[in-house]
Amino acid sequence: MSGGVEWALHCCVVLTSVTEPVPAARLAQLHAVSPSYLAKQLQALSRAGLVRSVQGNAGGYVLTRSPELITVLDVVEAVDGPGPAFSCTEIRQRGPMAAPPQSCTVPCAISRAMAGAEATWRDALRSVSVADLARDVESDYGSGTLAGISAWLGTGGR
Amino acid sequence: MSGGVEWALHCCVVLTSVTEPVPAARLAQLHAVSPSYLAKQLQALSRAGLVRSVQGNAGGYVLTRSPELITVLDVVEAVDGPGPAFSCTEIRQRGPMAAPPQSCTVPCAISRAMAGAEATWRDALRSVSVADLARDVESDYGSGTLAGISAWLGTGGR
DNA sequence: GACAACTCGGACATCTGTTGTCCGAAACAG
DNA sequence: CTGTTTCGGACAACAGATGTCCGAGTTGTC
Ligand code: SF4
Ligand code: SF4
Repeated sequence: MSGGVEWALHCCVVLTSVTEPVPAARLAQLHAVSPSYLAKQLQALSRAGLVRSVQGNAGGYVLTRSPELITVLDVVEAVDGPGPAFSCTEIRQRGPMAAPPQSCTVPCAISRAMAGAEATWRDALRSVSVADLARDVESDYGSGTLAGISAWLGTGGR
Repeated sequence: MSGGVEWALHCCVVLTSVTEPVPAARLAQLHAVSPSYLAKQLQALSRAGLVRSVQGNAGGYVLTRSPELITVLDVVEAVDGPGPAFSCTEIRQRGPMAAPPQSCTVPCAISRAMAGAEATWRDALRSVSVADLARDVESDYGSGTLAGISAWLGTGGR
């Protein structure tokens, strides 16, 4: 799993509390990570249509829709790739005891089990929205946390 | 995800139908894969205690317990590593707006969501045993499939 | 009991994917 | 119109996974 998912999720949570575009460099120095690499993750989010990029002076990134409508699964798929983690090689069709091709119309038992497990994983991630995460953060660290971060982002807090 | 998990699962399913030890090389030529690499996966299974290795002439691998008691999760953890796929970097404690350490006694919302999703994934894999896979294979390709493979393994089917 | 053959086990290269970095193109503000 | 700021994709460095190899140990046989 790509470790950059954590950064992207943090950025999305932070972006819920701002209305002005925020540059990638500011977000990077907010949690002390490599600015260039975070930019790459944000580009992935932009390609997926989760955030809108505004170029030029006073530009940056903004969410395209309400945080309630952005699920964690969307972010994970955008950064880590939409393909399933377990890819079948179809080794049942190889070797001396290979299964005849006409018997391979449906995925085999192993592939089905893996696909089912990943489906539950996706459902669990889909049931959590970025707004839920923001709410939990507020309840964990106090109600002023998000507003404080927003203010720090707005002002030239260097 | 390590692609070798597929090979290991196939080997476990095949091993359900034999009572004599089977060498790694035979399993490798059964589904036409690299013998040395499959040996590595089997070593991982042996280290995890899922299969027992018998050395010397007429040696090989055998299951240590009933297939009903071996879950898919066991195989996955043995081959792919037991650690969670998503590892938290604790970036909330870095940067100018870092959360104070006394507030970080519990995992944050993001980490909790990911951990919950992985827990469901593990439960789904834990609920499927190798015996279930073998049963499904029999029902998919006919009742004689497993016996045929067992015979091919026993005889010097080259 | 000695021998020989066969097996596993871990140590050694290689290769793709992730991590990290950089500079040019485009756009907004003034 | 110009300067500055920003994004976007193209370019290296590293790591883990993939693939391979030979030695230690065991078993069966003579
Ligand atoms: S048995 Fe399942 S996992 Fe294995 S090759 Fe066939 S479809 Fe793929
Ligand atoms: S917010 Fe969660 S995922 Fe991010 S650093 Fe803190 S514990 Fe880790």
